[in-house]
Amino acid sequence: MMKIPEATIRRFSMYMRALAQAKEDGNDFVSSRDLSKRLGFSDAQIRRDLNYIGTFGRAGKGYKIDFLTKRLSELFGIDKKAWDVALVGMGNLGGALARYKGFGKHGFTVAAVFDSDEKKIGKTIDTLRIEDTRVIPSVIRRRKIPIAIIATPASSAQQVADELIKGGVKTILNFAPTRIYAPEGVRVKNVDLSIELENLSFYLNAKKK
Amino acid sequence: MMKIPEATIRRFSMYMRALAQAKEDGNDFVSSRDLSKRLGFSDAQIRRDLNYIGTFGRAGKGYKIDFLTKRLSELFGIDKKAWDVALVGMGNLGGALARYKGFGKHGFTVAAVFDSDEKKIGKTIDTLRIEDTRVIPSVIRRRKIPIAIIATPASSAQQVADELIKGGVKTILNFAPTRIYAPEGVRVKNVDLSIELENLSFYLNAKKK
DNA sequence: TCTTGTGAAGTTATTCACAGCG
DNA sequence: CGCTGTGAATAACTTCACAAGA
Repeated sequence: MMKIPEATIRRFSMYMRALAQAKEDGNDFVSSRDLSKRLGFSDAQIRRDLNYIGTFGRAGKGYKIDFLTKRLSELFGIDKKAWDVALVGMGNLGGALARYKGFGKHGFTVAAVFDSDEKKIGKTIDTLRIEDTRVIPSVIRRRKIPIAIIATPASSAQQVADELIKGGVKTILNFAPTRIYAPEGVRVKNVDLSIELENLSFYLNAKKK
Repeated sequence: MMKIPEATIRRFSMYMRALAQAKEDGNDFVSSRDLSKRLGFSDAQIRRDLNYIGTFGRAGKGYKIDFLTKRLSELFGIDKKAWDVALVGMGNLGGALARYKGFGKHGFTVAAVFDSDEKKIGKTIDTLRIEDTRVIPSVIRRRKIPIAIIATPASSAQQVADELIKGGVKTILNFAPTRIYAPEGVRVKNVDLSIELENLSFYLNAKKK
């Protein structure tokens, strides 16, 4: 199979959402045109994207929703079991993420939560015991958790990341407002909430001129 | 001035972070090479990006941090006053965002918060009174708030967006796990937390094969 | 000598446009 | 006829590589 472009991969998760929606609307098939309306990018692009993972559209009809959904789930590895996720930092944001129901719906289970604050350690959050950040490497290793979310202050994010990586984590979603350095083979995705806002304000400001 | 590519704009906020960092490290000038190390993209790219907003690097020396920072702040419209932001949905995530200190640091003020739950309306969150979602259009209009963050359940996100737009909001940062439709002239940026995770899991899964 | 600014080349992503299938 | 799959064209973005400034 041909290598799938990064840009396409970023869109795949959105396809899953749109497919679920189309299904709910009572359809068995969707055309690229239909998906285009739901997603906001061109039908040509959708056809090209979907072609990277096989050719199973039906001319004149579109794509079979069930089949396509299954194919995408396989690709993300969420067809068989949910991915375990570790969550570090039980402040405002961390707590919100721990309770966030969306993860479960999309193939992820928050399997362990950590904080360094003695007052929080041992408490539970939605039946999950908050563990000491000092045991991160051993817990991650023992339970083979491949994904972690960092929601600590910027000051401890790198240190936490190092511990996670020591335990064997392969991917990190970082909400701390700082860049994290990781060795080759560990993928880090940074989500900085104020950066998103700044981006928007650029366009807002440009318009005023 | 030449049109600035979208990709460049996405990087500008990161430049501001890196500049602040470089300044803290005690520098007055930074080279594209230095920024490159801090940010993880190439020095050539950095020079090209910065050229879109003027040519004020000094050969042999680099860019004057203060000057460049000022130039970027102007561009984002955060040099004079902070942007007012409205926040709708005071659930887990909304609450966390309302308390999030990062916004203030980067030129944004949470100026109004809304929820539709009677039990929450009238309560305060960090000195801010939670208002009824029914008054969204009037509050937005009266206080001329240009930016909104939606942190409601998916089911009410579109309706909330419509009210915000009715009030005159020009940009929306949407955390509800659903796509929002907005008329021409209103910019929506969707941040779907489980989409970010899914993306990561794609690479994780690919590696196993 | 160090580092910018920038043409030119290279790469990646998107759209066009249409033959061909059901 | 509607819609896919895909070459070919176009556009967007990134890197190369080097002349010239301090």
